[in-house]
Amino acid sequence: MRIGEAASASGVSAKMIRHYEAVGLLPAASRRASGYRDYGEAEVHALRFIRRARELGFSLHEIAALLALWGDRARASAEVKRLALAHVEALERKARDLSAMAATLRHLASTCHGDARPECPILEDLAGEALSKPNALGNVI
Amino acid sequence: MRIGEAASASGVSAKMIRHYEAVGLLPAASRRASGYRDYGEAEVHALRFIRRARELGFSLHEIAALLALWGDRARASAEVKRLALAHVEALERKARDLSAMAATLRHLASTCHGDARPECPILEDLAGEALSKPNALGNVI
DNA sequence: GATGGGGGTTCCCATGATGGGAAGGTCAAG
DNA sequence: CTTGACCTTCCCATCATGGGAACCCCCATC
Repeated sequence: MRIGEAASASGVSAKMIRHYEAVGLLPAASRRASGYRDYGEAEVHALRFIRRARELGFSLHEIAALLALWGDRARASAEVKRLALAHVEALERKARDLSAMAATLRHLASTCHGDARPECPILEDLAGEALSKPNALGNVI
Repeated sequence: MRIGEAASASGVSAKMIRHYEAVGLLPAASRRASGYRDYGEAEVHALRFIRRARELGFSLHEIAALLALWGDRARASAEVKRLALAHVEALERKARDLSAMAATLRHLASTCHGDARPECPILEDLAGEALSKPNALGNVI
């Protein structure tokens, strides 16, 4: 199987397959006489593994560790679980941060008339001027 | 005020102040005879504006638009509100995506014993083998 | 056999925000 | 006059991904 076929079979672009090889996430593919990379089912399987892990937000660095564990028959599932839960924590932290930003900004936007007038509490907050106005009730609730 | 003082006064690193100037987010700072950049209160004010906007997750591109509106006395607050709410939508979408990843992975991890045995539903899911086992109830929830 | 098209190959560059670090200039205090 | 803290510019790295150029390979069709 050439790289394009492996790409459509795995859902990973040919560009990324070469990249994963270049950064050492995958071993160098075997080559045909023409110089073309040649792939089999095992490689496609690994590529699907990588794609699924990426969908779950794992970094390539983390995926390298997961791939090593995947290929290690003597692995302890505790190690995999540890990696997964550490990643879950990171994801939840980022999600909370984004939600907090969204909530702050949504509140700020709710105090803005949003009409043709120039007065805008959003800009006032960004400029740090909110407290200088007597009618301001507070920066961020 | 030299760049280091402007940095500590604004909370933006000197490195980033130069960067913001280089990418056109800020006008070129005036220079002393020595070549050092020179800053006043107005510049520090703009830097604080940028920092606050970054804390709220705005991209530098979006901040450029906000800065332009900030400096435009004839602006309509509707435009600012529109930008802010579009950004809120994007933040909420990202937060939802991350939460979904975290939930999927947390569920997956909950089905993993996490002991010394090699059996690991997390790796099985990543490898796309979940459905091949008769005791698997489903891929994701 | 020549040609065309749809593969493949490598290499460079770009994204976005941030930082590290090197090589060298400036300034104030000792 | 030296020392040390500060500044300057420039290059490189991060992380995952893609665009594109220049060139090679293979197969089918005329």
